[in-house]
Amino acid sequence: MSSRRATIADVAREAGVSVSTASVVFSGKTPVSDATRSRVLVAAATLGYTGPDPRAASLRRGRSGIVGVVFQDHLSRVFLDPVVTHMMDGLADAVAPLGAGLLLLRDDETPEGASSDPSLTTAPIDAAVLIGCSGRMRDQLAVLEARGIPVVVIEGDAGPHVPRIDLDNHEAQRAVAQHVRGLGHTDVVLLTLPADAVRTFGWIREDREITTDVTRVRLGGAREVFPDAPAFAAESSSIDQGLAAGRAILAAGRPTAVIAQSDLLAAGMIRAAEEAGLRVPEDLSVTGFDGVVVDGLEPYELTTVVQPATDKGRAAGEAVAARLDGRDAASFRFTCTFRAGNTTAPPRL
Amino acid sequence: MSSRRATIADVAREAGVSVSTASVVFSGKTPVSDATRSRVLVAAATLGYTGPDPRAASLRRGRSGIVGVVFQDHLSRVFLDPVVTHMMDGLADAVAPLGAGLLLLRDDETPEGASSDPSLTTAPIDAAVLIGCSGRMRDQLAVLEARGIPVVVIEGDAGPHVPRIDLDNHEAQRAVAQHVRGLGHTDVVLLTLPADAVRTFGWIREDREITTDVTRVRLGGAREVFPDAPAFAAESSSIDQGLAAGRAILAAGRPTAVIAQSDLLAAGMIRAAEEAGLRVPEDLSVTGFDGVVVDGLEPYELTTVVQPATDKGRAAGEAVAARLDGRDAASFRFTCTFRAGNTTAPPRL
DNA sequence: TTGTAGGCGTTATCAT
DNA sequence: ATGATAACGCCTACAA
Repeated sequence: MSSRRATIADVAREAGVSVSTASVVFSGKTPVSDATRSRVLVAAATLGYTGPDPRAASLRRGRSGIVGVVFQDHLSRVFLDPVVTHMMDGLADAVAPLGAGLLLLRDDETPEGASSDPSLTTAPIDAAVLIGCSGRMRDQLAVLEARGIPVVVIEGDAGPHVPRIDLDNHEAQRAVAQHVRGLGHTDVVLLTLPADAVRTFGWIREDREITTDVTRVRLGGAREVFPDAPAFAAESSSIDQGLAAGRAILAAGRPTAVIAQSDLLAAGMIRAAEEAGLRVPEDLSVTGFDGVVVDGLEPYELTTVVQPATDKGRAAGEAVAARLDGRDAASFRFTCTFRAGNTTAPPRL
Repeated sequence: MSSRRATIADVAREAGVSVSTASVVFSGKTPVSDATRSRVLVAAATLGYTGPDPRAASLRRGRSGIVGVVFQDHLSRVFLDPVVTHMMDGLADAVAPLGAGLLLLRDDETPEGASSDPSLTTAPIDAAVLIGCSGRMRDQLAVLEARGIPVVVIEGDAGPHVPRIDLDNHEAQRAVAQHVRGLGHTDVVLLTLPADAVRTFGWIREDREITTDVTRVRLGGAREVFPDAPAFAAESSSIDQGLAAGRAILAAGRPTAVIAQSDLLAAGMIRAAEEAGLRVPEDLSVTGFDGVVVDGLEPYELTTVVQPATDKGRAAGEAVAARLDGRDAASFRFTCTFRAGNTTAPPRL
């Protein structure tokens, strides 16, 4: 019972071998005779040595085995979105073979520039995945680049040289809109994700700039089909927000279809319609986006486009793996799949 | 443009000061004259030095600034539960002042014993928070203890010496049951969380052992008031599961009240009741557990007990902080608060 | 306030 | 198959 933890040197001494041999027993980098191996293992057991200290190993190797995941928002809000959840799962899968764990980093930079401690600048990460998009992302990229840390961006405004995982948001949303128009709808309202960092709830005026990439791009896709459709922005992607927005939309008029930018919003919209005595899809068609399982939406099955959320995460993980391998990772653009449900139908005459 | 990254020694040389001075400029541990400081900073800038290498720093300090969070389940499933989400938020808050980040660790140990790489045994963590409860948790505890890593357990079966964050599940559930009985109900069904690792969906037979702690304890609380109430186990805590279970329950009989072990299950139960033409609370009273915001449940407001999920996470974080500080952390037991909603009423005569 | 020196625990290289 | 040795980059007594 020494006060100090045993080190590999202690183990080597106890086993009567050299440190390098002991080290090799644990890393398996070089063949070792069975006899010596077991001697070392026994020595380790007696000394209560549980393996190399990861800190020392990572200094020596120049690798920590940790991948940072940087969010632009509070963790609680971020994980409420099933798309994010699935992405994380894919990401975790893809980095697992690397022997890497995921370090959650939220962007807490105080406005003053005095960053709080656990930040991008000091975390022992081998690579980083930036998720979402905000003004600060450029700064974050700069910091990471200066540190020489490989970065992959998921659906965000990366610079050149930075591999990004993207989605065909424009095309997918246009496809949905075309489906709706194909059914005969002309009186359509667009229900969008937050339009900017302020997250203003309400009708989007034409002079208002939409700074959130996803929102702007999906809106563009829908407007290609319905150039004049009014758009209403929610504060976040949730059923309750969809419900609130839905009430406001129905209070202002009676469109025959609502194209929502997320499944959760669409679910809320449906509920608002029911509340107003409208039947879906007979009186109102509603479409979603994402293709996530909306808990509690039964018996409806949303007409939506399915985005490969898990695959997006996995692709990001693979891109990270590639960059850590010295290869350079290509950007990748995923494609959504249209899925017809029972929430759209021709408008009533 | 040297091929090697600049180190603090390079910066010191460039600035014409000693390494220790340069080091101090970055750590701020000791006062430095303004003149020297700026010389060092300038030197760092010219050399593209962005601060001490975290790996080296952590070896030297014996700290990595990382707290591991160990889940018993797939990440995607885990984060679907709002309670977990909030806990994570509290946890993140509480460890932030430590300058620590959160490393996601899922328990991936292959059954064969050949653990996959990114594991508890090799992660450079200063402390760990174990969440939930499973058989493997004991092993995990053993590993971490052997490594000398402080552990805090949230709602799980920890050994002695391990601080745990707990909830008064028994008392809280009993309080709910008493409320229900106070309204006059006698024909009650209990709708529970999964009863064991197999997650069997269906009526819980009396000879079946309930291995999941939370489920067993809450059930015990309810049974103290309704000793003979039948119990039906869901596969997971979700609205859809509540709906499915609710259908099964109503197909088997017409209780006047259902006591659910989570708000999500309760929400599904309500939906099942509506579907069956029952009004809540007139024809059927329903109670929940957790006090989370159930997206899309409007206009209902669940009668439930509110658990301080965020506080639980925060407490765990503070316990971690304490143990890293050398103090020892006390276990803590949180109390739920009863909250009357509009989903319970006296039974109809 | 600034400098000197030693070591944190490992692993990679090279020789044996 | 095994061993000696030199980094990895930093921090912190301690001394000046």
